[in-house]
Amino acid sequence: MSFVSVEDWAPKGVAALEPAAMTALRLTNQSVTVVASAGAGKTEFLAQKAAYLLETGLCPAPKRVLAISFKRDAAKNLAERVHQRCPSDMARRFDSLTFDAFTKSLVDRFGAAIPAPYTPAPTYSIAFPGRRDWDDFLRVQGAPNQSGQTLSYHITNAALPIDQSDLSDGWKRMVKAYWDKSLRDPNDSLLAFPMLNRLAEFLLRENEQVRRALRLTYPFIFLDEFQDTTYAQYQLLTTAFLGSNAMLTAVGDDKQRIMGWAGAMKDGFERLEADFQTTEVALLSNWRSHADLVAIQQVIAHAIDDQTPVVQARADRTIDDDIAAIWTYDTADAECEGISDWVANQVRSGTISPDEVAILVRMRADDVEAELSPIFARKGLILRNVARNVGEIAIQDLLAEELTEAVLPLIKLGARQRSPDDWLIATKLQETLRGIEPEDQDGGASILADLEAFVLDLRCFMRANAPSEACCDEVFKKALDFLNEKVFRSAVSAYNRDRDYTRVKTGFGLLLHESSENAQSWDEVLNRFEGVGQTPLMTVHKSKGLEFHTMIFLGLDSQSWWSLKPTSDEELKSFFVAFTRAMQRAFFTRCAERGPTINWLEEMLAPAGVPSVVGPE
DNA sequence: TCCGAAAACTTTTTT
DNA sequence: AGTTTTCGGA
Repeated sequence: MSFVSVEDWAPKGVAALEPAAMTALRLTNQSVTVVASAGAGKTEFLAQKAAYLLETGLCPAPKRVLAISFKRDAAKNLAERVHQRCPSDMARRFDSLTFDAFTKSLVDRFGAAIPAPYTPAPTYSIAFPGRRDWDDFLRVQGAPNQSGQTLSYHITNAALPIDQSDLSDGWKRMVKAYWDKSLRDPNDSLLAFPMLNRLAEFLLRENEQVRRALRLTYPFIFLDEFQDTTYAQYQLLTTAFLGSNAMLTAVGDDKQRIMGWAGAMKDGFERLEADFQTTEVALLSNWRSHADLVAIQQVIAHAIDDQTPVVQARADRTIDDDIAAIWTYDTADAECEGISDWVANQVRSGTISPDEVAILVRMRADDVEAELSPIFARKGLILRNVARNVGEIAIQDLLAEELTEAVLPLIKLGARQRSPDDWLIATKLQETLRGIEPEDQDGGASILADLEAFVLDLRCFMRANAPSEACCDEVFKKALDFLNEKVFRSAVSAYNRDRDYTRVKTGFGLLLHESSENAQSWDEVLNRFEGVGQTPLMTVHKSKGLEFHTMIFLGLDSQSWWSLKPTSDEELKSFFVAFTRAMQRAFFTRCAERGPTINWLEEMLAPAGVPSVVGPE
């Protein structure tokens, strides 16, 4: 295997990385925190650094790079980008996992080495306890007046083993009882992810061999969205890697820390610097937004942190009209009418398509959907509440599910004449399911023959039958039969339990039904299923990491926004996250009916070029 | 069944 | 903080 020398290595697939990114990339003999503000090219930076480590031999086989993200799609995107940026035999040594997948893999591989009585049964299942479950447990324990939320907090934060000598503490006793209950019966052992985290931490702390093996495997650790790391996750990280030669690359932005209420560390970056002696490098480009938007972003960024460095805008402005404003209406009705009229006009004039503008809200997206959706419909627009449940799964989660990624390409092949991407996806999946290597000629030929036969049959059916609920069911069934449901389910570990699989399958069927309502063609059904041409609606939290041509934040008023605790600065950070989703334009709406204007915010934004106007135009 | 008080809830990820 | 749900007593 030939390596590229450190001096000769250059980024691939992009023109260049900014100097700060190159600096952070070449820091490989110490840990580094990379402050990456909105649109700084975080994923690209991490992918390039992975390529650098693998291609130069700084991370030689069999050593690997471990990347930890929070969300599945973030982990997946990063892995995909690394595969685009370096040879596949090297990209295979890049492990991109979510925090939970990482802890679960440790427990699953080395669970037997966890000291009693915390050794988990190999047959345990994952639990997703809700409020009710915690409360019920407390009631059974004879403590009906205690808060289940507090119990969940204590379980998440109590390191194992639970101190037996100190069971006079009521909460410790409850935590111990919960562990006992969860581990006692090997045939009915249910563990929640925070518990797997504690088990993994205990394992690494107690077992030197496992710890050493982990450290030998991973000399380089990437931490994505580090500002969202919880205290328990950080503890696992220090047990695993503090005092080793592992070099950390933590990427994040404190100005986008809006998960404090969910346990994100307040002082994460400081702790990391103290524990791992990290050097801080700030990325100084914004590839998402144009200069006029970035100038306004800087004003907000400065209000959050007055040490914020100046960021250079790298995107071009393509809009001549207003790019930022606060729109004021008298009533909530007028607000909804105004927004939908504006979007309809934009679409009619050909400025943007409906799916390029996103509606963001602070909370209760379902309520806003109920209010706004009918008005959108009257103007010929479709609002897509991405968090809305179809059955027991949210639309946006359903679209990222393995089932959807396997079935949808098959249905597309039936509905559309040319679809080489879908063909490739379907072929690759068959290779995986059948255990056939890409080089295997005979295997490849049989896949080709089967896939051609399937597509021919499906096309026949879809041409002969207009979209209807019954036909959707039939098409879905044909696709599942082709996949071989049994084989497919055993290939996806998350689908082992009936309940988990049914949740996804039912959701898919429901969204397909919905999409077929009054649809003129199968192509239209598929577009509706995927949200093509629909205006997305979501909370600010859900919008994290996404970007939109135009962003409209609905409800910038004291009632829906600033009513939360004024003690924390997370409101301003939420506002910053919303604003920085916009590539070209960011608008905020409010109405007098819902509460008074937020003076200090308007006073801060007005000089930056965000006027308060009475509705658009 | 009704009324007023108290409590819950808002923002979310995860195989 | 403000709105909605639940609960207990009558």
